[in-house]
Amino acid sequence: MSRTIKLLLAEDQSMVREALAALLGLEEDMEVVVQVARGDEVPAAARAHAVDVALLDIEMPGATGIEAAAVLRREFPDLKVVVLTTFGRPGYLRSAMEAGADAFLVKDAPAAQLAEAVRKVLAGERVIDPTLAAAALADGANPLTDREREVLRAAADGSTNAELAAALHLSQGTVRNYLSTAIQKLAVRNRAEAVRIAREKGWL
Amino acid sequence: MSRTIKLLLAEDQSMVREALAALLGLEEDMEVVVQVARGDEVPAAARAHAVDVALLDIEMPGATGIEAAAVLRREFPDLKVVVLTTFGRPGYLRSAMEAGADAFLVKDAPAAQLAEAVRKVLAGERVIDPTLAAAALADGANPLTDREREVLRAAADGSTNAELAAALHLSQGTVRNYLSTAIQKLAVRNRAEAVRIAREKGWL
DNA sequence: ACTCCGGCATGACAGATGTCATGGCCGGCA
DNA sequence: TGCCGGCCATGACATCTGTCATGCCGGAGT
Repeated sequence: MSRTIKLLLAEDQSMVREALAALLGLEEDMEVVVQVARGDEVPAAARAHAVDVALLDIEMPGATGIEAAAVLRREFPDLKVVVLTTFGRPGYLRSAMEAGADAFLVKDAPAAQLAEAVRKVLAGERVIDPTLAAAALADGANPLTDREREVLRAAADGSTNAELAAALHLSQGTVRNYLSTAIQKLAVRNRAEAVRIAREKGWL
Repeated sequence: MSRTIKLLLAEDQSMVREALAALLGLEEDMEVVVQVARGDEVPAAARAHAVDVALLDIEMPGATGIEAAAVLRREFPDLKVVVLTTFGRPGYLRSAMEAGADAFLVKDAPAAQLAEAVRKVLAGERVIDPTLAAAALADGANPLTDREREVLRAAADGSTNAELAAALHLSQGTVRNYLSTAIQKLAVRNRAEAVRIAREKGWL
């Protein structure tokens, strides 16, 4: 036994993706058998290639790595999923775990942890940054309702209330109410801060 | 002749940095002889190790890769500088060129372009993405004055006029005037949009 | 000497934003 | 059945934000 570990690698930045593949290629017992640059290409890639572990970046076009993880979890219950991200946001960790990820790594962790995490998840372990886990627990769950998140996300680019109302088919007053409640829940004083905090927490 | 090309690699995310080093290590004639994770550690690293080419990420703690490039250019006129970035912002390209960079690469370009760029700059060529160059020319120079940039940057986190005034030792009216002129120069309708556009262009 | 531009400021005004009270509708839950 | 929470809306109010006119100062360029 102990044949080569076959990996799927999903990451939108070519240079980073291929560099990670080169890094993993240095491991004697690992091989990246398929690479994709979009989240929505992950399921098809998993169907086309028998892989043991999927390494998924979060920020990708098409679908996030977390969404892709949820799909893989349903369709391939035995496939291990490692979520990899630039931003150590507590809310991301929480979402990734809820989507069924086996490991959660931030890109500023030492490179050695990547191969290590692959081996651990195959051994049935879960790998998460303890600091981030603590932060996720401390923050609690996302306090925003679907609508509040939707409005806040739409407001993030600097749209005015009138534009938001038109885009979301709501009245201006309703838009303002949602933003007002979001602002209060996040304990800030205006929409710009609300957007910033929600982003930092990974709640947006 | 044609001895090994010695490289300095500056990038704050360990995993990405070491992966890039692995990628470059696959090239027969190249070797990453020193890695740093902060912009302000670049000059010392260049002094301590005789390198032929410096690969600098832009977004780093301590100092940006562009600032580091300017320092290297002054102190080591023969050292070639390749600026590497996640964000293909026209303003970044302009600043990098003004700082004396020899090449400007975005991380979503194919990985092969990295080694290729290293060889080209050593041959005396300049390497820049033509699309990005066109965008930089089309955008023109940063239209914001120092003060406008400063106020806009400070306003980016959602601070109110009163807070900005206090932080920058200005009157509230002056803060509003600067923001107003910035908003007009960027042809947008509020500070949030101004921040977004300035960021996108690399003017912030 | 004159003009332009950037930095700094004030006051006045219109419009955008945030809060609050209030109420209707619906679905889930005790 | 009754209560609660999320969703949607209105109107009134206070405050914040963006614009404009205007003015002063100092440096750079003609």
